[in-house]
Amino acid sequence: MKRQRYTLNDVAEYAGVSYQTVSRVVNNHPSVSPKTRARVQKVIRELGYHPNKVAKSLVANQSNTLAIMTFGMNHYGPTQMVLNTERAAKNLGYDLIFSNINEPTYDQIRKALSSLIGRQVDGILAISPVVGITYEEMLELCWDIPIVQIDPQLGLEVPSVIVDQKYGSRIITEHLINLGHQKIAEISGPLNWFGAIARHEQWLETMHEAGLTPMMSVEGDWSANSGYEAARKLLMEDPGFTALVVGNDQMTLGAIYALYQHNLSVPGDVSVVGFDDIPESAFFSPPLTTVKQDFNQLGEIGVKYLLERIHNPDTPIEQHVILPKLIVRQSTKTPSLHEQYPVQKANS
Amino acid sequence: MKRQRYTLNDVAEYAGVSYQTVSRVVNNHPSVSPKTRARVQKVIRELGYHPNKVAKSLVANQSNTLAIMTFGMNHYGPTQMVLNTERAAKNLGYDLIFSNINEPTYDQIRKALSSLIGRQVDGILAISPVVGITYEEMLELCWDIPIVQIDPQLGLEVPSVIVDQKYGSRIITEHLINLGHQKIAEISGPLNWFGAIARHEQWLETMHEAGLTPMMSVEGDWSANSGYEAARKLLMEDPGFTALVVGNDQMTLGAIYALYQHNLSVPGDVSVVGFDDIPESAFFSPPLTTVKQDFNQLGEIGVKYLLERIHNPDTPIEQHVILPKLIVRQSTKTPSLHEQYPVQKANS
DNA sequence: ATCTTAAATGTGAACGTTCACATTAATTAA
DNA sequence: TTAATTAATGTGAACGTTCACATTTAAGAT
Repeated sequence: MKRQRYTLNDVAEYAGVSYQTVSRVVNNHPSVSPKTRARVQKVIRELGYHPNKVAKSLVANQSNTLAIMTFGMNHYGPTQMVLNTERAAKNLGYDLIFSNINEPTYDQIRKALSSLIGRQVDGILAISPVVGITYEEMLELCWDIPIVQIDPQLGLEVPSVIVDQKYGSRIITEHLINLGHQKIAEISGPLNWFGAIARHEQWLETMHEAGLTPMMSVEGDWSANSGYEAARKLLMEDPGFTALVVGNDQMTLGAIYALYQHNLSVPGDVSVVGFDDIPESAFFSPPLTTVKQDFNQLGEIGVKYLLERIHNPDTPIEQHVILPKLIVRQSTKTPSLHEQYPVQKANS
Repeated sequence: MKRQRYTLNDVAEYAGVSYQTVSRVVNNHPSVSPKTRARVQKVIRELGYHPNKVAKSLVANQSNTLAIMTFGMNHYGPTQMVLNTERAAKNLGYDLIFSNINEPTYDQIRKALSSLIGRQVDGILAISPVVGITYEEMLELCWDIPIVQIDPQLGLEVPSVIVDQKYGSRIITEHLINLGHQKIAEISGPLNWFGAIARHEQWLETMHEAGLTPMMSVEGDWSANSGYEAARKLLMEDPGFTALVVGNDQMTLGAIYALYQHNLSVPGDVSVVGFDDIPESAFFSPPLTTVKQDFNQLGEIGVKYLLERIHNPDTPIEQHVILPKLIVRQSTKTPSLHEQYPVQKANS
């Protein structure tokens, strides 16, 4: 059953040539006669020879491997990013090592990077939206491997691709304000994520700019369940809001459910907006007004930039920034006249 | 800026020992004196030496790398599987190469496997729920690399871990029947997926066993949007159903939305059930009755079984089967009395 | 036919490890 | 003290490639 693994030498022997000639055939080197090439290719096919990339990596001192590092894949973005990165990498002849960090501690990150370095990966794409390690520390750990970060802090001098979260937060908040909302509450993402911080702060700022006082803000963990809990808390502790800005679409689902449990309709009593535009959000009840982040574009630009930095270490360090887009659907409308709806107790 | 990469020899030189001694320190070999060990470790730390796993792989003829192969990650299961597999692999000292197949054609699969073989991966986990290549072909392509398939066809003599989809389909259909439903329609998954086929066929069978004639079945592609389109088609071409079994939770979302557009309430007019139990489905409107598949368990067993097969090629070939579980929430109820609701035209 | 040039093929070394063995140093037993 | 044993360290070869040459063969120019 267990078949043998053949080498250049095996093929060479069968074909009656030297290993170097076989190597040349494998790598499409021009200077090999058509006759020899054909003979060697035949043997390769018959034997089922697969060039050993490990050996190749060793001598070439590069592995044709990229790594993608994520910090949790519970939400839509990272998953999409991994998928896009894999496709882009594969098209360019790179394989992708996937490494997920559960706890974004210095030590876990160090361990993961150490493993990747040992594997001689040619570059690292870090979806690193989490506070917990500075870029300098990251760089120190990365040794000499090029790294591009996705969605780190905006404004940092770091090779990165980033969605302008502040812009997104501004347009969605302004959308609500323009509709006539004044009492706006928030369910934010976990505030150790750069994106969540940016959205939260910009929400505050946009409110102030409009001369409005922000209502309560509760922190969620991106999950629908946390959105549900957060909305219940809001309803208990600071009710009366006519609009709710939520850190992502999934939390929105939980929040809307909590609202329904309180006999509040969306958007009748409360307008709700999300973030991400996951494919499902168009089919929520009601279809969700949200901010679309183009993860395809994010992934593509990320890989392209990383490869540039791999092939030319002098590629300038910059932040490619991508603008999100407002998607208006049916979860928002002008606030109803009886703005002050009856406050209800949560049915625990 | 560009730092040097150190080798065993470099460390050896700095520490004044031979490379073999350094190797022993790195691999925690017992026979090295505490004094030497300390000195070497100090140099390793100071130099920031990382053992080159590529070189190690070459001589050891194994790479400590596993690969996971997916066929689209648009739905929840595969994503979870990748995540679980990565964690399990990392804990056991393996890295994970992620390879996604867009078009499940023989050629694409061949190419992807060829690349993995060249990389000397130690084992492959294939989430291969798609028709398009037989196990024998797969095995032929895999050369001598152990492979474990996730969710292939039930009943095949193939090393695999599998959810008993027929069982799941049976319990959820029976749940509806026991509730009193007789007119049950279906939105299936794409029928080139083994899981989708199994669920579809079992739905048919369970209906017949109960002496019921199945209503129309429309094929979706797992997306919420396809669920929406499918439900509209059902409503146009074969209305009157009081219950709808849907191939996964995401399509359910679209279907419910289509139902609402027709002024049909869930579960008032139509009961709806899904498949998967994604974390969001508890917060749908209404919370979804569905069949839970334990992807964590699937991943864990898969990796464990694969590793067994790697370390002992004589590990018996078997199908580990996992039973899904009925989760009853609020999208199902006994059919209302006026079973025949007014048939409406789709708006558009 | 002979010399020159280009094309085709072959050889030795290297990449950074580990393995199997050889050697040296330190310890114990007589 | 000396031989016998164990612990600690070192050496050469190998893993399967590619690179930089060296060599051979074929083709063209005189």
